[in-house]
Amino acid sequence: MSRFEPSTIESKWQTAWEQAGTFTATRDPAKDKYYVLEMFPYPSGRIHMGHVRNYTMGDVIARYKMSCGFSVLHPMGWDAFGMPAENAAMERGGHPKDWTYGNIADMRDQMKPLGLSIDWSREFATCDPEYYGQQQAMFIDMLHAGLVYRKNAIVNWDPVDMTVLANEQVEDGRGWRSGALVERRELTQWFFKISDFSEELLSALDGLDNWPEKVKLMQRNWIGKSRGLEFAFGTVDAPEGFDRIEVYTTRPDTLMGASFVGISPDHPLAKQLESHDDKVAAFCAECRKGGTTEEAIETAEKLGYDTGIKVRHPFDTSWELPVYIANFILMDYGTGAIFGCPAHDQRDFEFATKYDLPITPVFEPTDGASGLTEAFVPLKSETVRYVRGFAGEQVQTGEAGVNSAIDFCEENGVGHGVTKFRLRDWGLSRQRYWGCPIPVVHCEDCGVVPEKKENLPVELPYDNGNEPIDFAVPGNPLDRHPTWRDCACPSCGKPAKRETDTMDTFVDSSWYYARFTAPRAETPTNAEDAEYWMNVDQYIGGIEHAILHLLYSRFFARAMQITGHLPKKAVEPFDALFTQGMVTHEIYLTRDENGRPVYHLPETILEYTSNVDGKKKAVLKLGVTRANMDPKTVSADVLTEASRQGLFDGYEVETIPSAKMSKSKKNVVDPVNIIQAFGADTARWFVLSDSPPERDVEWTASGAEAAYKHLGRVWRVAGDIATQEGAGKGDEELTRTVHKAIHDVTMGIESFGFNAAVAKLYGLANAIQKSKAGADARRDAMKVLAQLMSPMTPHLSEEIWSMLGGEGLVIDAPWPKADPKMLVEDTVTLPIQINGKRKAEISVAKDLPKEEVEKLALANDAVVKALAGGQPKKLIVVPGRIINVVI
RNA sequence: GCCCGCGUGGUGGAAUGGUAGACACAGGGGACUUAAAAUCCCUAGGCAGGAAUGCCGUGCCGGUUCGAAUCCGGCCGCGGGUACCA
Repeated sequence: MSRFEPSTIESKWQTAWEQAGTFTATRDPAKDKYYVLEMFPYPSGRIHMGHVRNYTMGDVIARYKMSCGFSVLHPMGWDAFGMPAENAAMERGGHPKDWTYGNIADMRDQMKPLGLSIDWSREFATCDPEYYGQQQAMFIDMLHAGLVYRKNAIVNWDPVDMTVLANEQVEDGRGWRSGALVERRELTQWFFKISDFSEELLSALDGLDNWPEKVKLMQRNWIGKSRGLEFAFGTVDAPEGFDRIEVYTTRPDTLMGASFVGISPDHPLAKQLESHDDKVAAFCAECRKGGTTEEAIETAEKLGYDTGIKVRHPFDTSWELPVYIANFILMDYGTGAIFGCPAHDQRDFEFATKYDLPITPVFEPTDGASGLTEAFVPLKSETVRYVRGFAGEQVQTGEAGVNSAIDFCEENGVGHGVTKFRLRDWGLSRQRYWGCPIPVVHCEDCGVVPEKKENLPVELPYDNGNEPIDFAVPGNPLDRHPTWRDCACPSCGKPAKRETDTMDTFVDSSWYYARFTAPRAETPTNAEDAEYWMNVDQYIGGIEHAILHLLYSRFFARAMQITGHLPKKAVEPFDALFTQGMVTHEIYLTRDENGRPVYHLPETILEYTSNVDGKKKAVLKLGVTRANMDPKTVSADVLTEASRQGLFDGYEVETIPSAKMSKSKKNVVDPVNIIQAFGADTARWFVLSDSPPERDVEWTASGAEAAYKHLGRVWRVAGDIATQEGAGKGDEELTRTVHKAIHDVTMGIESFGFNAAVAKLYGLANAIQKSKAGADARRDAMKVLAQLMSPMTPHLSEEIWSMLGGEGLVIDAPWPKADPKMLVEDTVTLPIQINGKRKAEISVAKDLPKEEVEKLALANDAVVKALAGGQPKKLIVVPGRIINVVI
């Protein structure tokens, strides 16, 4: 008998599927459809184990649904715009377009050997003009529908490179290339009006029954609906035009504990003061240092500046509060102004302590007074005693206190109750080259005018005339392109300038699922195809997309419905969501001359040395010694890295604990080596077998070989069975095992319990191998095993299926059904617990009455011994499960 | 900082209120072999014990329950997100 050779059988069956057109999705009205989608990858150039895991999971579902008779759509494409392409051009020269399409070709070549059931005829990249042109058309429709507008927004500004930085490019408040202290700067930017949909996006979460609760909870918190009071303080000694300061508070019940008013450094009053007062200007400049992230703002030291302006308390005009400019107040949320109640807010407490402001409790715990070493911040649902309340009962919950405070204030003409959302509008402008151009034109006479649809796509220029675009110069090359910006105004025809901002890449990924239903259509979507294929029945992706990508997609589907590009039923585009865990890996780094980290690929790590000073260390194996820099034996990337850093074999590197695999940290593992050594089925089997799919998995190289051995064993056992002939005595035990496996594996696949399903498949394979049943029974069992394994190890399964005389392709064979009669056991083993600890077990008929079970239990030796002649306090019998004797 | 998760043998993990450690990996022992590889069989949470068995045990502390890895509260550690990484 020949050896198990994955490379031979895998290419054979991939060809067979291709020739049969097995994975071509067709709109077949006679069949129910099933749309499986995995989040499409960014074309970094190399697939990694995370991709293998993600796409294998989707493939299991797709193949299983095909076997169940569905018309399946399982497409693949590329999230191809984004910063890494520009960074590559900056570092190594070349063009983002060439880099991206080259990477796509490489990654496609790496993915195809996996044998995924993908309809490659639908493939596209978001950087294809055919794709982003349709996106521009929708943008124009959305602009007309009032879903897009312009306003000022704050960006990270690198004052040395004179360019806008992404949050990722700000490290410890400094620009990643220049090292300059980053400032916050205002620019006019394009926005989607997602905030108009806050209520809708929130309430519609309740209908997403097949989404993980944690994702819905994260989105609820992100949207952040709150009810509060908006009112104005009258000012004293304020500049003209500022006789009132509007504030918003979610805790109006603490109004009698107010001790200061805080305004954002971007508040109109702060700006007014700044323009006349150097000290204020200096303070505001200080506040604007650092990055724009919420994290940077929230964790920065809380700073305040006393403006000298006072406000009058609305309930007591003789009570005056100071007005501070404070760095932690966001202009984007509420009114950009708050009142602080230090007794019941930890941040305000620290602020008041720092600036020596009064701390006046408004309420206390019902079981005694709280000390004032920190703010007393109970849950709103908790009952407290108000000592400085002004509305409602003295003892009430915080929530009741808030509601009565709002009612009281409205009745007394102090402000009004309002509902606000934390969700901000979606800023889509990017001052970058490698993105979808925003299709508008700036005309001196007509203002901002959308491009005519017949002029779409507004294509990115490849070069500056004949000169290559220089990406090494900071800033957006579109801004300094000699001719691209120049155009005719679509409205009046006079010379005008194109918008040079491109779109956030989240726009690209907010509708690709819809485009896959008709990827070559001359319009963004095709109504019939969208009607048939939408919604995505199963969407699979990483938990890191729980908020932004998934929320933006939900918004975009609504915007597409309003502009006529999607049917009403598709406003929630993803019926079911599964968030797989990430593949993580340790990170290896050395430091450059400035102490900045330089990361290294795991494949360049030779071994661990022992822990030194509590820090784990590893050494490099670059295949490079100082003497040997032979380009024939060392890959170009490694050589470049090695020579740039002066690294060589044995060089010691720092290791830091596992984190999400990311290209920038270089903690990525290359699956290509594994596929070459063991075959795709082994890689697929391995990524499914070892971890629950929703959990992160730390990649370790060991284990792939074990998967390979097991598949070889299955292949061998199948081969043995294929050569045997003649009926034997059917073995009921084997048949029962087979039906139990059908049931368990089917349930496992349906519930994303792939690792548990794999364990059951190990069990079935072991049972078949050890069974003494006749050849025919074992052949039938092995054919079922091939079917059950086929979503996971499709090539091996086809081979076995054909070896054993199965009809046609295993992928076309109907999924086996478990006979319910075969799943029922006649007798059950009941553990007997004494005081909750297992002490014995008895075997009883399945339907034995409870009283009989009790008798048997009490007659059990261990129970008799433990009772020592006494009576049990309690006897619990859970039929079919357990007996517990309480003594 | 804030929001959301996760934490079980040497390792990956199973069990989602009912026998903790299924199924594997690495390990140990054995069979086959001149030998090795491959394959097959046995063993395996910790401690004590020759064994039967007993005690301990799911990050830590406390609670609910006849019964908790599982539910609740508090803490510790790690990870994801934090609106310009995708």
